[in-house]
Amino acid sequence: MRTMKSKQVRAAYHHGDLKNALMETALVQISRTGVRALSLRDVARRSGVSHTASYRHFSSKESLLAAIAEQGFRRLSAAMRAATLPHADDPVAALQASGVAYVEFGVSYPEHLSVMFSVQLAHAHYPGLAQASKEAYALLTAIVHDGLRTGSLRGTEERTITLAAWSIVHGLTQLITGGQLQTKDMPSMSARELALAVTTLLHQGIV
Amino acid sequence: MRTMKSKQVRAAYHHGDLKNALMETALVQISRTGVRALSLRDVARRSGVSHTASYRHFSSKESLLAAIAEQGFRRLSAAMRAATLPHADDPVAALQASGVAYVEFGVSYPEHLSVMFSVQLAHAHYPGLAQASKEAYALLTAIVHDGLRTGSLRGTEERTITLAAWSIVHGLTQLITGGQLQTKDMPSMSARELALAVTTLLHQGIV
DNA sequence: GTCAAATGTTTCCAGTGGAAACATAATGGT
DNA sequence: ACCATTATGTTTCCACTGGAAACATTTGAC
Repeated sequence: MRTMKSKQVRAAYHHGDLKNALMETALVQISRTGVRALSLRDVARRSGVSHTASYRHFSSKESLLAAIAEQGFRRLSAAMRAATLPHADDPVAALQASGVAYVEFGVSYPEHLSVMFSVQLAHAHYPGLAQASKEAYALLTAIVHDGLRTGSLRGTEERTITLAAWSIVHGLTQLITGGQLQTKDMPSMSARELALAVTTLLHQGIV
Repeated sequence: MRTMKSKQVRAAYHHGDLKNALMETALVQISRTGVRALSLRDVARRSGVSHTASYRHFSSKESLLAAIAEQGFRRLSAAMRAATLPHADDPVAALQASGVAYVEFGVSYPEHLSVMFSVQLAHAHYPGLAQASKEAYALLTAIVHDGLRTGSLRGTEERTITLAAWSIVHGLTQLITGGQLQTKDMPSMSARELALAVTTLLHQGIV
């Protein structure tokens, strides 16, 4: 009984999983007030901990953001992987599915997205982040590579095609989550529908 | 002689054009330290003025950023207009030219760009900003409209095509200026070359 | 010239990120 | 079972920030 106290009863001094708690609280606050207004002290306060406690887990505010960004890239990769799984034999379908997944991820986790890209997070200083971002990119490259190999995609430059595919879904996601489409006369389409429509245009061309 | 003092000799008390001076200083600082680290006090200091002086021209730090964003959209519109001028009779060429101009603008003025989109600038609170942003979008819409009318663009949904064109150049610009391409194995192409390559793919399709 | 409006300054406040020194809890070797 | 080491949190401090309020100076319209 007595020995369980620290684990069960409030864990007075040692939180138990403060690192994750801080990240989650930060995400909640980002979704409420935006990254710009995020305050370490506020996050700590809401986690029931002194503001300097976070320095045991993150060397700075930026490094907390980097951890969130890394987590975001990991989840993005997972989402893209899951989306392409059913289309292992059809690179074109896989490419579109991963693009749709990209957009849907961004719309579902705008806080992650804003941290992933808003921050001028010197990737050099955060190797984990750099690797996670590279991994997501590698997924796309692999699909394009496959499409070119099997002849279902045309064009010569693998990297250019990858960049085009990445750009169009990235741009669409940014425009949606940035609220840029609200003020325009955009049709009331879901993110998925917009993503499908736009990627279809890239596939088929518009000229 | 005496009366010219205030205009010629340092203008001790009244700066003369503090509003623009603050904006320019802010842009310089943003390019050095990023939007996130921008400090009003620092901007004021470098402009040789007390930090509260800016409140005579901007009601808050955010409103200074909104002014910069608005200026950015104005310049973006101007750049796009200039780029499309030579192609008044060829909507397809005009569309690509405006896309390339978009990317080149972003690469040339990354500080403006970061403010224009990074900020969750509630457009509702800044009507001038909202209008400037709408105007840039209207330029693209007009070109697409023209292309559909003359039959040089195909597809049914004008807004979807516009969104695709916007997304791909916006995304590419964000990826370039965000340094996202650095860590990948991207070819050492100029922004203009990347923009040309990517927009060409959208025009011709990749399937 | 005078006087109101525009523009800039001084002073103040609460809040912020981070460093340093201290306090407490968990753990592993004896 | 003990105790020293190591992880984890706290307290206190600092320089800095955005902004409000009250005050000072300049300018321009009449």
